Amino acid sequence: MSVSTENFIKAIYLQNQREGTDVKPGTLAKMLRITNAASTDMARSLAAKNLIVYTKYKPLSLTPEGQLLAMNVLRKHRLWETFLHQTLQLSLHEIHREAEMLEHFTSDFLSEKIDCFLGYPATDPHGDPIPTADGQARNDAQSIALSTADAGKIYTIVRLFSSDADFFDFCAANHIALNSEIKLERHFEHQKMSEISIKGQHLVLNETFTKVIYVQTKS
Amino acid sequence: MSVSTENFIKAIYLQNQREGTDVKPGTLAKMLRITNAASTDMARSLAAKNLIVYTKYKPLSLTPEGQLLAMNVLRKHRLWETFLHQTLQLSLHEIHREAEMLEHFTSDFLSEKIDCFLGYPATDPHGDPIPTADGQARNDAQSIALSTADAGKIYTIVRLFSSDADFFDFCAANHIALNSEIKLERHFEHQKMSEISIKGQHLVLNETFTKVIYVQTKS
DNA sequence: ATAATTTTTTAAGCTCACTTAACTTTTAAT
DNA sequence: ATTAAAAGTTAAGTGAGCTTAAAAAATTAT
Repeated sequence: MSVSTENFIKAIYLQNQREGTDVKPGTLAKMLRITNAASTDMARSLAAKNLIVYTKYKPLSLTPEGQLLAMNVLRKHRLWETFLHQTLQLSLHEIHREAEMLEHFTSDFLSEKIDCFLGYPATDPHGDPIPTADGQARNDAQSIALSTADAGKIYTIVRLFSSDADFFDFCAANHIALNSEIKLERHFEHQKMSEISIKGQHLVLNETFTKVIYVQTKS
Repeated sequence: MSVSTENFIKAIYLQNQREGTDVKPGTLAKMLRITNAASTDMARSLAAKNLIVYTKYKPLSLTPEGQLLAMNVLRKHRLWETFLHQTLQLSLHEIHREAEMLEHFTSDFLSEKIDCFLGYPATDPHGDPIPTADGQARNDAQSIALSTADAGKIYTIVRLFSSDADFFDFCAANHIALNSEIKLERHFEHQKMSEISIKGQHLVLNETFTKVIYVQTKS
């Protein structure tokens, strides 16, 4: 599969995960920095290849074949991120950019070797689950997005589900990191903003951020 | 630069190295498994980009810019080969295939990290010199191709300058490996074939093979 | 030196992954 | 419910990197 195809399929999967919401060509166009026209075109052509289900003006979804492809690309991406971070000491800021390229040019054979070398990790350095070689998503059942968490409770950060450099810059500047303790002080209005405290510091986060910070109740 | 461009430039460089001879579109077409027409087309377009010097019906050569690009791609290729072999335990058979893909999608930043991790090696697992970050070829002055070596003398194998899987299979099956001792028994006829002995075994090699086995006089 | 063969080049055409521009459908606002 | 705005779609066109087929030049064989 081509780079464009893999990225399109991956974007559908990720968007479905991050927001529960419908995915339409426009959303993907923004994610992939192409025009709506190109996105619609791609949707039609991938539907013809039986990778996605697509009817004009309706939301897109992955077929089982598309899902498998998404898992395979995401597996390679996350294995590379883990590898680049653990072995080559690249920072959390740097790994995404490199993995974004390498994921498309890594054979199944090589990804197996990397997986083996790393000792079959379950998650990457952002806490994102690494799909298995047979295409299973390996979902973390007990973690929830901060946006859906309860005000007043204390949680542990288990996942930073983003690929936005600005978000990671913000995290680095504000002690938001995996395994850190975080208190959700309160949600404002219709959950559009939330106040948290971390390492004694109080912060107000917008919805975009609270949707990608995944937490678990302290056990 | 695109994958096609990088491969074209790399092929010119490698062909110049392996045979001292002229490189014309047909040679590159065979190496890259494209038609002569496509090769000629590519030559014209890369000349327009000032990467190669090209006049109709004449041999091609690299400009300084083209040379730099070749060094950069080759550097990444050989760093990956070294890394895949040393760190991920891929065999000499497997590393070329993977490096051939990864070389085109590796930032200068990442290749630096790999180089550092490996301790700035001078050669890859085939004995091929790894160009420096500033684009120097790092040539091994004292090694020569077996085809130009003296009959009756004993040498040490220092480089297997090939990317042909069949050649490496042959090497593996006949104890031809880096640092092995090899005796050049004699050249037949117009140097088209040569007899060697290695680990007590006598073999006759064709010119293609003797041109890619590089040796040094035992010191 | 001439002819036969091989190599190189040109021309026309294809697919992929885009673009812009015009148009249609859906969604949101009043 | 109607209308304005936003989103989605279609159509036409582009450039890269190929292909096949035909023509031109260079090489080789006699």
